[in-house]
Amino acid sequence: MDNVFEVLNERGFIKQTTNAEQVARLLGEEQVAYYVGFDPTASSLHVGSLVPIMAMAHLQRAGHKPIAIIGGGTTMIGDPTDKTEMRPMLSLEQISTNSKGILAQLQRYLNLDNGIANNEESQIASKAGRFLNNADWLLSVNYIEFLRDIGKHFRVNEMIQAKGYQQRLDRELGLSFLEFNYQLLQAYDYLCLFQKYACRLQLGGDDQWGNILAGVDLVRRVEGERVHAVTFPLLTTASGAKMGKTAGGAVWLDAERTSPYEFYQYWINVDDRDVSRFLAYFTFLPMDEIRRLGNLEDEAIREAKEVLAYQATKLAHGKAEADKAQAASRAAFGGGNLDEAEMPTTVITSERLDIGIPIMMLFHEVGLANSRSDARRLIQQGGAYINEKQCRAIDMVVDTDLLEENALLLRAGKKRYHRIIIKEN
RNA sequence: GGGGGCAUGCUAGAGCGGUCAAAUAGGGCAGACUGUAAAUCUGUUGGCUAUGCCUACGGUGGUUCGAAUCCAUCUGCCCCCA
Repeated sequence: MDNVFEVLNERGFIKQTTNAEQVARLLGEEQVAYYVGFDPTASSLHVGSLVPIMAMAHLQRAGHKPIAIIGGGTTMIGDPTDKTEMRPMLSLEQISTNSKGILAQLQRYLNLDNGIANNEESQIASKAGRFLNNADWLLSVNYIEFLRDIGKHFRVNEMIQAKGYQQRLDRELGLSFLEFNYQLLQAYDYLCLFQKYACRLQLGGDDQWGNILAGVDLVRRVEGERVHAVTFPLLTTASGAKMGKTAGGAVWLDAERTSPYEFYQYWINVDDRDVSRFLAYFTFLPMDEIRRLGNLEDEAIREAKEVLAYQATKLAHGKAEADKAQAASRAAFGGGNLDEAEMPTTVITSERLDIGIPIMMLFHEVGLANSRSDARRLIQQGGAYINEKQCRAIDMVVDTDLLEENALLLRAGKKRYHRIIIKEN
């Protein structure tokens, strides 16, 4: 079998490494503890985080030990990397809540058996990966000791070369001292993980390269050991947009924020040019199969998109949800039976419908329009449908006459559906 | 500590006393075309009980018949000097 490093490389996960040969040899010869940091700024990860997650999963499948770090301590400061504004500082409670959500999501992809802030000695022997919060060691740091032991290894001249900082300095955006320290803290994380868990490899987005290298250097200076770094290419879609953004905002891994159906639809709707790359990143399908799918052209490429959507949804939400999403998607767009489809649904009492609901109000209420004015526009422009019939009259009142099998199917534009079910009372 | 500048809609960015719900671009939404793709074209893009009304140009208070536009003050950000 190929070395995991080769697997990752073939799938496009590798952008930069400290030393490709050494990393490959390390991964081929021993069981390596590796880590990736995640931001606890929200209670859910979004599809952008899937690149590191999938890379971790490949490594774990190859027998290496993942360590997922929640940047609880660093988030309390804010990360300047490639951001035009400071990140908000979060409270400990928020971070802890967010961490729980993130852990649950990571566990779908990885075997991480310990909980938050739980780094008992017994678990060091555990085969599963770990989930740690860097607040555990950062919060107790003593400023003077930190400066003496860690700070002395850093040169400001070098630090400000980092791209993220450079931008902030050049563009008059300003850089707070807090944020400037981020690099030291992240480097310190690596050192701690090396000392405690023999972590020898850090992975991260390519924008983190500078920070990761700072950690590699720090370990070398303090411990005299060679540790490694691998970065992932920063994913953008073929049209140049940041990965994982859609009309409605980010595509989350949390089913509460982005339903499995919407998640599935996100993948179905990717740009043709992104399909093979995404298959390599976001599924475990063998590369031969991916190449076959990637060679499909014109309409046939939808088959590849369907595979991508199904596989990605299955990983994130499980087989049952993926099946449902697929069925719903096929129903909505392939002429299948729409009533069977799983889609956002609102229950309305028959009483209300007897009176009649103005169409603008209805579209707004179920969320297909952001306001009544928005609904008005939608209707006027011919984007509103009830039971697949276009409705252009803004003064239309929806009542029981329109019911089909005790339900209504609303549609806004081409892709957004909403079902209304009537409840007797 | 001293001096100067900036703050506008989702974003960037015009406007500098009335004709401003505010140019322009990007983004979003809708329509046409299509393959639930891309590109292109068209329309639209604060809210509402809708030919009108309300809320908006960092906060507050003034000047004025009338302010995003002028003045004062507060807050935040930036630059230069020390």
